Amino acid sequence: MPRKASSHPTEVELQILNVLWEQGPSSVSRIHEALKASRDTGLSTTLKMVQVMTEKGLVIKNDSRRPQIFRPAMSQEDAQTGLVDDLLQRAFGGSVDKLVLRALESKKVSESEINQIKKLIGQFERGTK
Amino acid sequence: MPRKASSHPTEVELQILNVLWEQGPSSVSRIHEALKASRDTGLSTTLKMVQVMTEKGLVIKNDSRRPQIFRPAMSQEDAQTGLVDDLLQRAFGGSVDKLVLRALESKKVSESEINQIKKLIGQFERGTK
DNA sequence: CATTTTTTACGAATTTTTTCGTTGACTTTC
DNA sequence: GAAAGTCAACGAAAAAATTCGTAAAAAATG
Repeated sequence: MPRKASSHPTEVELQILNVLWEQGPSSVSRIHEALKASRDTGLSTTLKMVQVMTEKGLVIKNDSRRPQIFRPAMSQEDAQTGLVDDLLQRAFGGSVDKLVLRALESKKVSESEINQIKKLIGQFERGTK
Repeated sequence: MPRKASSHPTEVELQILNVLWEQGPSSVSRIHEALKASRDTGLSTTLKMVQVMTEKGLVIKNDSRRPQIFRPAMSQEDAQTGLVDDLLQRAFGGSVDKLVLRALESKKVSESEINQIKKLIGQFERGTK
């Protein structure tokens, strides 16, 4: 029996997308170079992942030149929003404040981050009022 | 080649944990009842999932009475913190404020939630200063 | 242009996740 | 206690995720 099609990138897929968001459209070997820091897999594994992601529509292939160049099909912002939204529904019953609470707990949050968050809150108060 | 052991509950596992957190320790059939709203799978599937989760140590079985009763092995708080921390690393490079930004964007946030978050921020400012 | 290197395609193998059917054990009910 | 129903264990199966080897195709090098 089939699982429901997962609408989100998997772990490895997200790693590859992160590389593409950071360093821009890249060939497989350049992706592999960037990935070698965090994973110990061969080039053909990276290639296969990129091919799978192309089939899924997560990345887009430019075949006009010879080292084929791949770029993300979605922006980092959209992907992040989707992932947060998903987690919000799956684990927090949609409660944003619970999620923010756990986020603040989970890590040492710097003072500048606190200030940034306060600024965001201020913007949202004005925006939604 | 093996995937790295995922330290987090899968989608279905999280659904089952949510049931147990909400309605307390339950038999398989009671879990299945609660699950039927959101999924269309048979009782034996639910049973199998719970058995797998028992093997993984995600739930704990009480075998002393006959409808066996299962309870979560970890608190909802710890699971939520782990999931947020994981997402933070995987998709946000550890940047809490980016995550909060996306969380605020992703949903209509109620005024009471905004106030709750402001209170949290205040507590964190005093706590970490 | 022959050789070497890089790039790409293809298919297969492995693990995990998810699903279910069958069978036997245990409870409840009459 | 026997029939009927519920519960549990088991193994099998399919789909998805991840990995790699091999070998063909293309590009670069001398």
